[in-house]
Amino acid sequence: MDIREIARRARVSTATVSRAINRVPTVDAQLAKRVWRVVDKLGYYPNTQARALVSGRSRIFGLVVSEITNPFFPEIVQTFENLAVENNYEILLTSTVHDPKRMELSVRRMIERRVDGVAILTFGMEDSLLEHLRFRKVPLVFVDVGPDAPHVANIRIDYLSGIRQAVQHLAALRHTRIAFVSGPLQLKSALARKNAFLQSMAEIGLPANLIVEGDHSLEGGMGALTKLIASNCCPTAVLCSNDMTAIGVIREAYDHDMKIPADLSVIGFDDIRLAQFTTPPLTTVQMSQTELAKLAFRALMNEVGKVSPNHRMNEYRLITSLILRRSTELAPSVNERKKSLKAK
Amino acid sequence: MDIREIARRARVSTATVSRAINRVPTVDAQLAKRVWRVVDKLGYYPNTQARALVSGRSRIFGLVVSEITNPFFPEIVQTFENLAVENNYEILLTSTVHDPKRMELSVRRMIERRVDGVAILTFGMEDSLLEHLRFRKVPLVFVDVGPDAPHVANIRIDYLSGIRQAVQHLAALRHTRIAFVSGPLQLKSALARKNAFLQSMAEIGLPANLIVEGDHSLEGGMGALTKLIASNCCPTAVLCSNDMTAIGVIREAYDHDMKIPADLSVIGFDDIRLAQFTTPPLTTVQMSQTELAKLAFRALMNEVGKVSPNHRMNEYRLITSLILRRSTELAPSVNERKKSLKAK
DNA sequence: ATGAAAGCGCTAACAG
DNA sequence: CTGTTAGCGCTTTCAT
Repeated sequence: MDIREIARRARVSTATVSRAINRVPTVDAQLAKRVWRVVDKLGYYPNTQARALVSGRSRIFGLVVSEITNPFFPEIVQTFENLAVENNYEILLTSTVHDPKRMELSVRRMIERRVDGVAILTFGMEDSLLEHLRFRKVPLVFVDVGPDAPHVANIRIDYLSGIRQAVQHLAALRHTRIAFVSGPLQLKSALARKNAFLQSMAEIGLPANLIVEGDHSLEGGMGALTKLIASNCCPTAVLCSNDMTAIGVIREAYDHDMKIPADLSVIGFDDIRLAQFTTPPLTTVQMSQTELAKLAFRALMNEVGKVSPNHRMNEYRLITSLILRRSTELAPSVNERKKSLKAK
Repeated sequence: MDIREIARRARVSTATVSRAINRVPTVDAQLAKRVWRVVDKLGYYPNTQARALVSGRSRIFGLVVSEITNPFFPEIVQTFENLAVENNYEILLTSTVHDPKRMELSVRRMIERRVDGVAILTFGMEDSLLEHLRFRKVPLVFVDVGPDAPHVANIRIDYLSGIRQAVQHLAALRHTRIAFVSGPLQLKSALARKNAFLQSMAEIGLPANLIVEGDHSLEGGMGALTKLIASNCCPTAVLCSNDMTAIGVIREAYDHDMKIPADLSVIGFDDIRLAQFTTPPLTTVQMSQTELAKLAFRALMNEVGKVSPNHRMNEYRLITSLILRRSTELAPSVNERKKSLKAK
């Protein structure tokens, strides 16, 4: 069943069917109605492939993530899909699973399907691969790491705002021995978080000497706390480079019979959904995944509709900010003093 | 840049280019080499839309899930994608988000993009919608609920095997007051789990009188335990219809100062990734998401390659089985007796 | 306002 | 073994 069949049955030309379906206003209301009746009766759905072929636009956006199973991404994918549906787009989701072969395939798949734009939300893509996309003038949107070039937009994350809030929150609770568990430091995003921590501590004159490198995984968080405990300069609070790390810290603390937050305050980063469900619920720096997805989608839409490549306003900004939950409390010493005060 | 450009530069016809690219064996090795050289030099990628148009096969499989943010699904999506990549397929992921409008759109999107098959892993799709797909003879694969029809495959989950193991495990640990927190009972999959529990309890002559209806959410699990505690016939163990429920139970127990597993043994169902990361790690009935994804993909591939619609062997079976972790222990009374014995 | 016809990039029959 | 050509289903000039 194709457009010709509809045309025949509605006794009009295929051009008219096409116009009716695409709601071209100049088409006669009578005819349009006739066409639609047939379309509905036969349950006709236009062939998107054919449309794409002639129009040169696939109405597909690529979305590259590290792994869908990383809890950071599902929310993003969902939001992206919601927006796609609203705008009559589909999304071509590829995950790199940290495998260079898959990254290459990812790019290849994008090009073969002729996507109208790609959001790259994974860290550490080879520049040479992206060259293929840039060469074809495929609109691109990055997080943090994008080059300053035509057709590419960038979402800049303001790590400092949220991390500063976190540090000051801890300081206000009288914590002075505040540790930081970083992510893998070759990641720009992990490095930026660490630097934000350093700066925030410096601003309020606290020493930032309890720093452990983690790997953004739960296991990494567990290992980090172990190291911290072994080092014997026990922190009373620990700020983590992401939520999974924080969850690992909480888990390890549990195994050491340390109470969170009574014995140790913990703050995460990202605010993945799961952070609400830990015991206790995790205080964390939110980097809104839905906001990020929205910005990415908007950036792509903007670029697609563009006529002249007026190269500006392709920088977007995402603020981070502290979400207070239950994993932070007054520093232990202060807390005990307060309690004994009450006891009297 | 298109196939003609390649043809021109390699001084052959487009047909030869097409053959070379598709590795048709009859093409002369010399020419093929010449073609590939040009292809590689220009970075030419065939246009999938055009291919799909002429071949009638889109090389896209639809994948319908409830919500990507439901922790049950990411693993499935990832496995499905891995298989898709291996087989030169793409996946069109749609989520219904429990919204009838979105379900309808989901089907429409599948048809418009002319998918070669659809895996429906969401519960409670309108039959009338699926009619559209069946009408077009789009191969379909369901979990549990599929009709017995041509082009339709079904993955039957053997809920009993795993749930029986769970019940017997609990019984072996001397639990007698075993509660069950069900899912929403209008869901076939939830009902099946409850029935499996009933049967398993009956088999070993234990009364199954502590049953609460939950909703497969963390909050539901919390509420369920609250009810159970209020009911005053405190269970020593609780089996949950899914892992999120179990996590809610654990959380609620924590708030009541009940220790898991010392005071209460908890078993989940599904074995989502998260189950390994709760405190304590959750003993649960595994319904392997990767296995499920593999079966679904294979079912679709099978149907696609099929010539005659030989209507048989489109039933697949998925076994469930108990994974022991740390959330179960001897029933409290027995446990204490054992401890005091040791003390002597 | 409507229709005829060209053509999007590719594959597959058919001819040579 | 290779080339010529028709056509996949649709949109879009260009006439009318």
